[in-house]
Amino acid sequence: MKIGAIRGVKDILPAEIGKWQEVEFAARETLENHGYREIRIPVFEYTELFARSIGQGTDIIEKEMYTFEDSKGSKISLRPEGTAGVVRAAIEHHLLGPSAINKLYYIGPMFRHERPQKGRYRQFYQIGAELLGTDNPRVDAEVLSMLHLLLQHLGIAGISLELNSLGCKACRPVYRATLQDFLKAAGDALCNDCKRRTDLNPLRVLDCKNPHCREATREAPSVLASLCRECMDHFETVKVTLDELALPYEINERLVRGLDYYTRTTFEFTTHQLGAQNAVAAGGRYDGLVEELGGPATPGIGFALGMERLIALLPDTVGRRDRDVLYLAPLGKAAIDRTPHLLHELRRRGVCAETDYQGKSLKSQMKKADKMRARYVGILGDDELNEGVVLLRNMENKDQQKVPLDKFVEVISTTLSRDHS
RNA sequence: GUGGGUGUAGCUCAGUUGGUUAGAGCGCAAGGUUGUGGCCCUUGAGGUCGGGGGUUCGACUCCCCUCACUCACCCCA
Repeated sequence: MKIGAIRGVKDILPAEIGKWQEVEFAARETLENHGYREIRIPVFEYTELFARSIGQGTDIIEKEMYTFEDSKGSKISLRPEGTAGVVRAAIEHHLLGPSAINKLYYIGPMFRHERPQKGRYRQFYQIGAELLGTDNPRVDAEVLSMLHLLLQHLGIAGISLELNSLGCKACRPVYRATLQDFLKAAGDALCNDCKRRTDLNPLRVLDCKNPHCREATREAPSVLASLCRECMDHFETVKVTLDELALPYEINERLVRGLDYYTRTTFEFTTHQLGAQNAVAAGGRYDGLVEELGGPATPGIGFALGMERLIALLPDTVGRRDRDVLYLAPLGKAAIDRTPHLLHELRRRGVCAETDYQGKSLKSQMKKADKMRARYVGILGDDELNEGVVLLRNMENKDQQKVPLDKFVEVISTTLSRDHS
């Protein structure tokens, strides 16, 4: 019986790895230009960390985590998202202080046990950033403009930014109660899921796609109208800053994030090109989270970007960088015996050199060289050996010249670097 | 967890009302003069027709079960 990969995970093969590397490179560049530093944290944590940060009532905690017990009986989970771990690490290593601002980013796999579909995998990769230590609304705008810049650098089009504010611990509970009353009055007009949500997580009802629920909640009380003075001012400054940056956005009062820790600003970068999973990057402010996890009261904001989704949107031109390769074609045993040393010297000089030790015909080797898009082929047969040369063939213009064997490495390395410039 | 769609060669797919040796294109390999790639030609390798059971003289084809993939619900990046 053949063993295949686990359901919902996928192998990223060399054919598409260029895009991944390109995305990672662009992300590091953009994030670091904005003052973020990379942090690498474990892919598993105590289950309780996630339960406390993401929220007990959420699907992620209730049914989507890969949880197991280690040999001592501790409950451990593979991380379903990155924020909890980053905050935990920041607290643990005392990165947080009264006036410290931490800008951290991470790149890595997350795990959720969901039914796989387009743009949704059980192991999926996120690029995430967390900004801890300030609740200044201008940094909310900065996070958004940074994300915008990253998408732009990667040549991604057709993405819109949706924006909302969920209020703080002062005004959100008030709104929640008002909304709950409204939903209870709506009663049977709501789908079964939404009836359940009314008690558990009423805000999520606003996000339901069911047309009947949409209709029933058309007149629902507005989040934005119920914000307290401070939250209203905060949101206003975010918007004004975005306007000054000429960043287009749409207010979506139904934009409710799934994780409990979000406060105030929430946002999603969405597209219509991904089927049902339309969020490419999303996040928001979480001013209560650090304290909730046992750290000093510290506001924060962050986002996560789904790499598979982003890569699905990438133009085909991205990530196709070719190396200049030299293919060495030895003919006969004597030449093959010389090959390892020659290749080693070439590579020591930074030349991308390849061969096939199988002793195939020249024709066959030429085909192979052509297939790997070699720029040059070095032919080394008995004739060349006797003469002390390598026959260097330019695969583009078919020029061939004899190069003395002892000069070969030097000639080819300078030739390739010259071609390159 | 719930629905729909699809499983035939490495890839993309044909396969007629069930009928004997299951095909194509691409890819791969070897040739097409002596040591030279792309185009073209020839030949070749490669398939338990997802798996199991059933109906039948006979199943890739019909029925049941199962598994996988996929899309959607749900949820979310």
